[in-house]
Amino acid sequence: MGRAPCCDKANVKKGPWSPEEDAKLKSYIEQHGTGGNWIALPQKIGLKRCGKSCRLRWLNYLRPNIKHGGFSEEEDNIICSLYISIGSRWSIIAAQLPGRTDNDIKNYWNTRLKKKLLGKQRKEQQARRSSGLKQEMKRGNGNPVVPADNNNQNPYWPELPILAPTPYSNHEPHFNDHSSIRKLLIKLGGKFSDDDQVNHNAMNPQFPADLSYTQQLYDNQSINVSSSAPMEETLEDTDAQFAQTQYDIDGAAGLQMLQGQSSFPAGLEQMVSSNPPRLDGLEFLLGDDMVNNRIRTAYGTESMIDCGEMTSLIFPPGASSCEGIIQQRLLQECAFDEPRYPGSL
DNA sequence: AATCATCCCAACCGCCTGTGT
DNA sequence: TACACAGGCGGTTGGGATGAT
Repeated sequence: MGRAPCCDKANVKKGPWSPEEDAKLKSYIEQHGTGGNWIALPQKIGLKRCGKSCRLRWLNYLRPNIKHGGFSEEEDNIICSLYISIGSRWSIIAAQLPGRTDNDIKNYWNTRLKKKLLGKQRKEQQARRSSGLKQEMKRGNGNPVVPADNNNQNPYWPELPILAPTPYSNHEPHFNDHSSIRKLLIKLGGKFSDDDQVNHNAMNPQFPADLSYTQQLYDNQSINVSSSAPMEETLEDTDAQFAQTQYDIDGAAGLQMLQGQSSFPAGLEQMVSSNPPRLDGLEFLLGDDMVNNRIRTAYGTESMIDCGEMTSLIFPPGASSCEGIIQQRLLQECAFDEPRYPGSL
């Protein structure tokens, strides 16, 4: 038995909304509100629409103060940095951009921002490649350098760093006690309540939107990287507890450091404190291995990557900003879709 | 002018989560 | 505790708009 439909599909109109439908919905909600029940709403006002469709229409189009198009550079930066931090959680990203809807941002990312970053990077790569070839020709053999290994999965951008996690070293984790975590949070401008819960509200909201801050932070701190897989599978209870604390801190710090001038709304803070930042969907940024596998120490326990390793994973050589990372990841993601390098045939 | 390709965005779909019973 | 239901979300798609040939 399948799931019950949310409405009678046969008696429901689909497709673009007419101005009359818009007017009906808008005037009703402005006068009466949604009544807390979207499913019942279309019947009340005589619309042959699914409740979900009404909700979407209101949220994405009819709601007051909605902005469409014309994303600013600053908004681009915020989207990029939040995408790095939390992935494709468009509703959360949208909450940071007043007047923007999750749908708008999602579309903007998929259709423009991604390509914009990709285009920039390709130009740079092309410039570097052609200058490299010229130099090679000058040196005398007259033959351009062609990757010898046709199985190379990334023949186009040989300079791209491998972002998959390197085998973990025997470094001691930097944050092996709560005081270390406190130090990090204090450094970040955080405060603690008595029960060691991070008080996100008290954290300094003045971090610059400047993306380089992200790198600064990674350069200075250890970061715990793990997937969203259940902790209990691999950890002792105490370890799991501690790891959860790290999750909370990383999530809060990660988001906090990426925000602009205003504080995150309470809902976001709650999300951060109760959910670790998921890496799902960030494969193209962090590498499949990083997302799909736990990073473990030689002892088989989940561990942290120290600042040097993390920096090299998150900010590989040549990636000077989050934009750089995204560009590089996008390029790797697209490498298989591209026609093969002519010389490698 | 006609055709084809690509871009863009509104809307849909189905899954997940939270809440009430 | 289990279930049903509505809301919310992210991924995907359909089709109009625009540009290229």
